[in-house]
Amino acid sequence: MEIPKAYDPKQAEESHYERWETSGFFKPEINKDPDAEKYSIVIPPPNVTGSLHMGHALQHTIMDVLIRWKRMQGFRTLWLPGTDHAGISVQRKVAEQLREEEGKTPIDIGREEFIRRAWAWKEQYGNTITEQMRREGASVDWSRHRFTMDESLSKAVRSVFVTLYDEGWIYKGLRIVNWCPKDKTVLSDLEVKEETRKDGKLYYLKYPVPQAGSPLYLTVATTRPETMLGDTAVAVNPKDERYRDLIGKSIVLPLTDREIPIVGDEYVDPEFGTGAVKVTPAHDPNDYQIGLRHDLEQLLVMNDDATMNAAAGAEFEGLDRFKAREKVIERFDELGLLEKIDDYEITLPVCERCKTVVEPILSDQWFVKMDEMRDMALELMRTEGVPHFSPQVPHEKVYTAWLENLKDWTISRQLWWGHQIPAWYDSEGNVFVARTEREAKEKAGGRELKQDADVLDTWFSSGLWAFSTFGWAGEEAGRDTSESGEKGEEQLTADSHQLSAISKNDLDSFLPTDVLVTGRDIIFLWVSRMIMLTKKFVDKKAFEDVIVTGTVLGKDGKPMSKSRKNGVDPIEMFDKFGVDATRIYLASIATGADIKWNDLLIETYRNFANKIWNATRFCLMNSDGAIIGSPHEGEVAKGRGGSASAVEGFPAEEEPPRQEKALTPLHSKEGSYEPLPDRWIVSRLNVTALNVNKALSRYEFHTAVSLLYHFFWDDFCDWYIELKKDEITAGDVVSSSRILSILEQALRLLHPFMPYLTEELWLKLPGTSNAFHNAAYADAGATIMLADFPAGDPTFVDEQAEAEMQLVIDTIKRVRNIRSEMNIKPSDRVSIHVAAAGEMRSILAANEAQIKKLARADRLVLADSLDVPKASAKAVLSGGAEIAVPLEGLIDFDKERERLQNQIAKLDTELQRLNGQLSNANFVERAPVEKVQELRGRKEEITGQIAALRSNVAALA
RNA sequence: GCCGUCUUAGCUCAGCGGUAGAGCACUCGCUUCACACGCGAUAGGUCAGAAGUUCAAAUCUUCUAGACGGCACCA
Repeated sequence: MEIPKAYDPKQAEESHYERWETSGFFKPEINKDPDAEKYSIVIPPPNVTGSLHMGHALQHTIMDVLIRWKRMQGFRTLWLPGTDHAGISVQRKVAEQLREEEGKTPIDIGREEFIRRAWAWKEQYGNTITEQMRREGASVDWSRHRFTMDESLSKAVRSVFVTLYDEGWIYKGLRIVNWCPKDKTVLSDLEVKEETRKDGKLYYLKYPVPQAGSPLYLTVATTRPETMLGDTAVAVNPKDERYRDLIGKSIVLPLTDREIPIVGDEYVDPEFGTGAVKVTPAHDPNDYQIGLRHDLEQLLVMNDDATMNAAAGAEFEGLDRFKAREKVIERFDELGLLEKIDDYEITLPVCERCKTVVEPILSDQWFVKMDEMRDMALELMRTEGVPHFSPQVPHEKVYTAWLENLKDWTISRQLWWGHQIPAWYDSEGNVFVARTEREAKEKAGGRELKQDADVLDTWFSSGLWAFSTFGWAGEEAGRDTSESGEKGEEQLTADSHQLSAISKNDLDSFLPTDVLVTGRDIIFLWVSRMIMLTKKFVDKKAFEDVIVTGTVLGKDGKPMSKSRKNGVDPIEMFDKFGVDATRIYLASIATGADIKWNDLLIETYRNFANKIWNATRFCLMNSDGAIIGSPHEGEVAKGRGGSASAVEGFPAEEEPPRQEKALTPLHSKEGSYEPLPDRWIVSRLNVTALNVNKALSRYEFHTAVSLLYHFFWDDFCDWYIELKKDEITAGDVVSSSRILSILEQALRLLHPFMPYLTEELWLKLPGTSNAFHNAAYADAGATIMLADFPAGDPTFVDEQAEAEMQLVIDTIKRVRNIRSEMNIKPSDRVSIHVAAAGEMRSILAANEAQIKKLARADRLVLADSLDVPKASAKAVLSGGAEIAVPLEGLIDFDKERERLQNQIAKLDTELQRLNGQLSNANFVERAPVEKVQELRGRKEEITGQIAALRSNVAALA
């Protein structure tokens, strides 16, 4: 078989995905076992405007590893993909396109046309990330792909809205909200970020007090002078003696013709600023509260684009807020009413997406009351510990702390792209909330109605994602909804997915999902809301576990972002190192902690992929006549028990060679007659499989990767292949069968992490077919992704073999060390003398050929005592046996002395520590007996080794 | 202000009560018939600092310093 010398990831990546997908391997229906347990994950929907970033790549890798692992174990697995409609982002992109291409605004073309274009935009550009997910190898069930604006999911949104409204959990009201003047929409608290500006100013404005007997002016401090045009009071603390007498009097508000009251309010901190606060109830949340307490007028002085309106006065009307600020200050200065301007470090609220300074403003919006749902979520955590966060600390604490302080959620958005709010108004402003316009009209007694112009926050529909994706559409499911909105019907159906009978049962089959994998940044925004809404509407947990991934940071240690230009494109990494290398690298850093990006580390795994490729290449070059799963020459392995006979469809007489779930038994436990390397590698493989399964079940992906890396590279390549090389190249079919069996199972263990490479190689192995599959996939085609995931069998963990092998390895390493330190040319053969008796001697004797090969020796002399010339380099094996390599003419006595002294020094350090501990009476009395015994044994051994090395040094003199 | 995380080899990170680990980089030696994306052999750390608990602390507790994250406040 011709196999290229180096692994070319591209070739493998292009060969398998389509076949996997079209063969239905990603669908839960591929599993034919009626009793199979389910395992499900729903993807956090990336937004349709997005493209793959490193955070996605990390999370998708984790999800795919889990899904592929469980699928191979025989679970009925579903990983459900989808995207969300990203209200503001899409709205902005479409508006931009409109402006650039036609010089028009959304208003120019109207709502209906705008929405039509938004759908067109989504069709054209919204698939970027789903295409990239195919490249990633993500084994998602594309037939169940969902979009938050699909018909069924839209029904769910309307249904939930109506129910919450009917039950009094949704209300509409005038509140101070976060307003983005650029996007011209309200934002929830979570969509507002803080930005610190060092160049802020605090302005001190003097307000004249006309009443007799008072000071002439009351000075207030403000960071937003322009809002003074909307002041309707000045507040002071009633306990503040400076101002107490002013309460009840009034000030004349400069630049306006208004006289406004001075009120006393405990909110005011006498220590801050001047101790007097201007009160602008329509433009500040705290002032709003003061306003309510004192029944103040709420005077709105800005338009929705943050320019001043008519109420601000003719002089200011039409000015942008920052221009108005300058002008207000200018005019105060002219009037002699500007006391001073201090430098002031200020934190400004900015729009998360466009960074525009958010304006707090009084506005009529829809809200969800969160208190009851919050209590449900807290109850779930308290009584059932759900969700279980991984890592638990600190996320569980942050999550509950956030819930405890939860405020009501603003859900209306002044956009066109999204789910239009299912509320209708009659000419008198009465509101009718219903699932459809027809229903609303019925409620309104047939009056003419107009639907609320706003849409719902994208996160409102995302909050239903856990169950709306499985076909839940509310009580209205199945009813005709063709008149439900203003969208054209063809648009809805064009993008809708017909829910099959199977997927309607999905809700029962797959909810709660087993795990949610997501980033820290959306625990509140999404995870918590999904938990609450799922509990409320389907009375189920949304998911059992939440894996919170760390953030992948740029090389500068800062989060990747376009503005910092420190981003790393996963696609570039795929091109440069291969998808598999990138995936297993990402899994290796999936500890939950943040991680700084480093290209060099992916190279490690690109090299690893190449190592796997070449190890397989070597095995295949020498595989004539080899049979995987056949431990003994000439004997076709019969499955021992279970799985062979459990598979239907194979005539008994043609039963193919196959393996059982436990790893291939290469020897019987009773008589360890098999060669040591074989017993040893079987033990290593089983230990690795056991630990990999354990690590994955604990979501310790980095541990699993490390175990596999070292098993494959160190145990399998560096030792097993090297030890068996001679037999294999000589055409020994038993040996090549064995090595292929080990390799085949190693590939299966690696498959969840490196799907393309392992599939590519596995299919090249002789005899691999669906015979290796879990019974649940008996009829599926040949693919490693449906082969059994090795569970590992503790009965094949062979401590005896591991200890024996350690002696062989130790011997080889000692000789190699001597060769290297003494500058012996690789081509020169040496003799090895070992003073060993009993079992140790027989172990070395049994592995003579291997020791000689790997230590590049032509003789191995085993005797009761060393009988070698003085010109020999010596060492001590663990266990105390002495070893010597005669080096006539080659030895440098000074160097040899130094080498021995170095070894003595190392051992001596340890000996002293041991002595310290063992001479401590407290330790001997109070530490566990086994521990004390262990140290005593260790001390004995080291003492022996030191003595031997010392006598070697003495012999050199 | 409140809550939390991090500080381990030159770099990026594991380990989280019982002899300090990995990859990369560094040093030395190798065209050894799978792989130079390789093979072999070394070197490199008072685990940020201080105090405490314990027979035993990188690991638990407290404090200090530095880096960072979240929340709240911000006239």
